[in-house]
Amino acid sequence: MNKKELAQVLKRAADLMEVLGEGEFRVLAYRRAARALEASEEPLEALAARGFRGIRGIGASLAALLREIYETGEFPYLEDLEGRLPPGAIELFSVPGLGPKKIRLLVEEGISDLESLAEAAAEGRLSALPGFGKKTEAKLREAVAFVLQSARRVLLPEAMAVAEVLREDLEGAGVRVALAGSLRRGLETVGGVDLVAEGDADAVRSALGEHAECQGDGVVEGQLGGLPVRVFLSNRERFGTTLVVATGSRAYVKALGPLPQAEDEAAVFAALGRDFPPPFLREPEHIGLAPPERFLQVADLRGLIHVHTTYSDGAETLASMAAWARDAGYRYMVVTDHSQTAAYAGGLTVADLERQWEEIAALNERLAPFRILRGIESDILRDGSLDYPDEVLAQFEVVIGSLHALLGLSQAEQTERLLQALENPFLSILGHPSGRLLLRREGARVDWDAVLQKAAEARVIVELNASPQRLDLDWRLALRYRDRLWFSIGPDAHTKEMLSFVDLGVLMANKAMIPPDRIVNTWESSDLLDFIAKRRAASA
DNA sequence: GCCGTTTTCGGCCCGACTGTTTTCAGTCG
Repeated sequence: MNKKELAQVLKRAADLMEVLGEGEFRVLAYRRAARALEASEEPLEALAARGFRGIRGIGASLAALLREIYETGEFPYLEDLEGRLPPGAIELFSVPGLGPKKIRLLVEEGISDLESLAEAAAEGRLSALPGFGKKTEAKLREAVAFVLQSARRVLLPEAMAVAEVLREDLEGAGVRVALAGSLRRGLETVGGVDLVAEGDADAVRSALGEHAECQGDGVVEGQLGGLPVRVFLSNRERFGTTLVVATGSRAYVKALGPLPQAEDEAAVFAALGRDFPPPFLREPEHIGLAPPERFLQVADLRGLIHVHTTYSDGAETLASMAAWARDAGYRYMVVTDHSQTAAYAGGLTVADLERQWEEIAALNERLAPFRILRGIESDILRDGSLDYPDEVLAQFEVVIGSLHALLGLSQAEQTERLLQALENPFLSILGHPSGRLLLRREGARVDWDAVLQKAAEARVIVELNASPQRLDLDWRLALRYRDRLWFSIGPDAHTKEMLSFVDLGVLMANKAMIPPDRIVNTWESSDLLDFIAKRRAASA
């Protein structure tokens, strides 16, 4: 457990307490304690070592609670709160536009899960409730439809975790097994886990028995971790063929024509007279495209771009993130905390920036030749401007500009906002361009061709945000602009664990078939700085 | 539940935005 997760647990408890109508200032205290935890610059181990005492916002009882959660990993009170809500009510938190207050009212009205919310919205019953009007009802109707439609899917890493458990079980039972389906292709969200197994149905069934009830012919179906699981049965002689079919995508396999029977995939493609296509290049969008000469590897990345620290809402200190990056073999790291408008995330004032720049200078002496570059993740404001005056912007070595608020603007307004931002000579990278949160919220409505064409002309780098819930820019758009744009892979890391998100970013870059030299992380920091300086000079 | 005194109770919070309101409550990042 890290600080962020521990804080999350407190926030969760606060939300539930509010729905249940527990003392409002106690709720406030939980939230404040969570914020205090996140804002603390000390590592979690140090805080735990002194029993979470002496932190402003965390008193005796919350300190005791935190000790218990930290030591046992359990929080019985939270379970108790969850138990006191009707089943399904917690899911209401996944609907954007619904917070504790509205959820409380809904639950009191007997609207206590997603299905009944969708029903009530469809029947026009919501707008009759106090605090709900026509617009709220219409927004919720759309939002709940999106959530319900997403409910049967999970993010790629979650599905991968489920699949690995299965794979181990099956291999432990002596069954030869391979991952298949959209999971193997590396789609950003996955509706189920598909595997191919060599063996008879009984062997697979008994190996799966612990997790799932299985039935079917030629395919064993079950459930694991809330996900549908399908195991396609094969034998040694046609294992490769089964794997190609089970991996898909359906359109891609269909375009291959009749498949020969073969023991492994390489032999299938060889018999078809084709080069072996990596699974991530088997989407409908890839049909008819020649694969690039070379794929990007994680080891090609020299720079880690887009990390947060305790200066804003990260859970780790600058020194700790930098040490990790250096030890992991990176040559430089671009630290990009939030800008001043993002007050909720502890956005940096100019005074904070000066403090951070001093620390960067000191760390750079100590860590050389490793380098920390002075960066910022600046909010793009409503009018498309960046969040500091030019004389401050000029002092950053790298400026990421991101949309965080006002994602609901009309397509015309949103497009204009982004085009305006791209005019700014200080904008180096357009961060998570759409602002989407997978399975939770659609991104901004934007004329992407207008924006990406302009980014290419203006030499603004476009981020492939590698956070599993963003994966934004979408690889399908990146694929279309792969030879026109420059890209950066950004883990958007708020903890050390999240630095490994770059693996997903590399996967998405490869799905988009981006030539490795168009990924600026593969450059030396001096080349990146030259690129940025040229853009600033050209616009001056 | 926490904090800080006007010191053992009384007030407590980040700011922008939206939609429902007719002066503000709720949500979000």
